[in-house]
Amino acid sequence: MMLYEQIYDVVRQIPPGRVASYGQVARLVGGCTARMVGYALAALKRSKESESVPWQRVINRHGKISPHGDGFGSLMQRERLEAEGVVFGEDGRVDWQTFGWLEEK
DNA sequence: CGGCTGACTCTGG
DNA sequence: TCCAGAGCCAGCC
Repeated sequence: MMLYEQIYDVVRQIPPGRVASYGQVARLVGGCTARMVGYALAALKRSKESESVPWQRVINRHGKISPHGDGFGSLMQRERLEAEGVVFGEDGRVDWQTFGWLEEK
């Protein structure tokens, strides 16, 4: 099984209304880095998997959405998360204590 | 087979 | 607190 498939599988386990960081996903997959996760998600847009993987629930370590696409994709990501109940602070950050999938430590 | 492309995280100044 | 640089690797032409 390709590494990307394993990453997608972990992302699919994130429940609605919750978010996880690239590093946490990488940790769960094991043997891969946060950057690998970012690369895998970037590859999603040119894959059919994009329809079945909740990529919007993966954000960076600072609780913010990393700029990607034309800077337009990140906006869509925020819209999707807010639709699930995730709330962004004034600085555009998410509260890990409230919306983090696994407790951030 | 060689080169190009990315949605991160950490560390030091 | 903010910014720049380094480390790093699978997929797809």
